[in-house]
Amino acid sequence: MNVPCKPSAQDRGAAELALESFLPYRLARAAEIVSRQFAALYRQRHGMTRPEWRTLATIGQFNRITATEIGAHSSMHKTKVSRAIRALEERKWIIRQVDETDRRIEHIELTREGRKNYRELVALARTYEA
Amino acid sequence: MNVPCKPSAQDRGAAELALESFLPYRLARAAEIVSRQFAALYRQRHGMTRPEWRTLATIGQFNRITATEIGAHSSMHKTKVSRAIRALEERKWIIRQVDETDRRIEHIELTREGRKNYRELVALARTYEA
DNA sequence: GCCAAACGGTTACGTTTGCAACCATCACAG
DNA sequence: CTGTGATGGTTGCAAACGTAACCGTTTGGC
Repeated sequence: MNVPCKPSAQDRGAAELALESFLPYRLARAAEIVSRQFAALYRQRHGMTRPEWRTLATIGQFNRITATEIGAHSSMHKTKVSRAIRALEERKWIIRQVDETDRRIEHIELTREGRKNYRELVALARTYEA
Repeated sequence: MNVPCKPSAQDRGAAELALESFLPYRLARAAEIVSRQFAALYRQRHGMTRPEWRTLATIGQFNRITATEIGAHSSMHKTKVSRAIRALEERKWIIRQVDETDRRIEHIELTREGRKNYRELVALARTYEA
C-alpha cells in the first residue's frame, strides 16, 4: 500500500493542468519574483519592508489619506497597514491628524523627511522598472 | 518641527509615481486578490494551504520531481517547499523515494489518493478560472 | 435622547514565514 | 585515501502575518 501512482489514461487529457497558464499561479509566481528583487533593493538602501514601502507609496500618491483607504487601495490587510503606519511614524516620515468632525479617522501625510525619501524611492523604482 | 509637508513644485512632475502602473505593485496586488479568493476555495474543500496546493500542482504536472526542482519551478522558498512536502506526505498524497545513486536526492510522486485529489483540484481550478 | 449596530483603528495570540545554521551526502583536488 | 567545498534537504528561532476580539467613536432607528 501507499505506492507511487503513475498517471492513468484518463489523466493525460483532462486532468493535467499546465500551471504556466493558470492565472493565480502565474500571478503569484511573477509577483514573488519581481517583488522580491525590488524588495531587496529598498530594504538594503532604506531599511524598509515591503508593506512599509507599499504604504509609503500609497500615501505619497494620494498625499492625504486614511489607513482604511490605504488598505482598500493596495489590497493589504488592515493590521498590516496599521503596523506599517506605526513604523513609518516612528521614523517620522509621516504624521497623523485626527479628523475634526469624526475622531475615529486619522488622516496621514508625509513629513518633509518622508517626502524626501518617497522621492528617492520613486526614482529607485523608475530605475528598476527599466 | 515634524509638520506635514505639502508636495513641492518639483514633486509634481518627476516624483509622483502612479502606483497603478508600477509593475511590482500591480503584480503584488493582483496576485493577492486572485490568489486569496482561490485559496479560500480549496482550503475550505480540501483543507489545504496555498504552498501545499502549489506544491501538489507542481508534482502533479511533472509526475516525478525533487524538492529543489519544485522550488525552482514555483519560486517558493525551499523551507516552504520542505514543509509543504511533509504535510502532503502525512496525508499520504505523495511518497518520497531516495535516489539510488545520490542519496541526498528525494524523488517525489503522487500516490493513488494524491492523484485523485490532484484531479479534483485541477477541475476546481478550471472552473474557477472561468 | 438613547441604545444597538457599524466603523476606524489597534492589539493579543496562535500560525506561517524566512534566515541562518545545520546534517548528511557527494564531487573532486591533491 | 583525505579533506575541502558544494549540494539536497531539514530545523531552531525570531520576525511577520492574519484572525478575532477589542476600544473609542459615530450613526441611525425609535
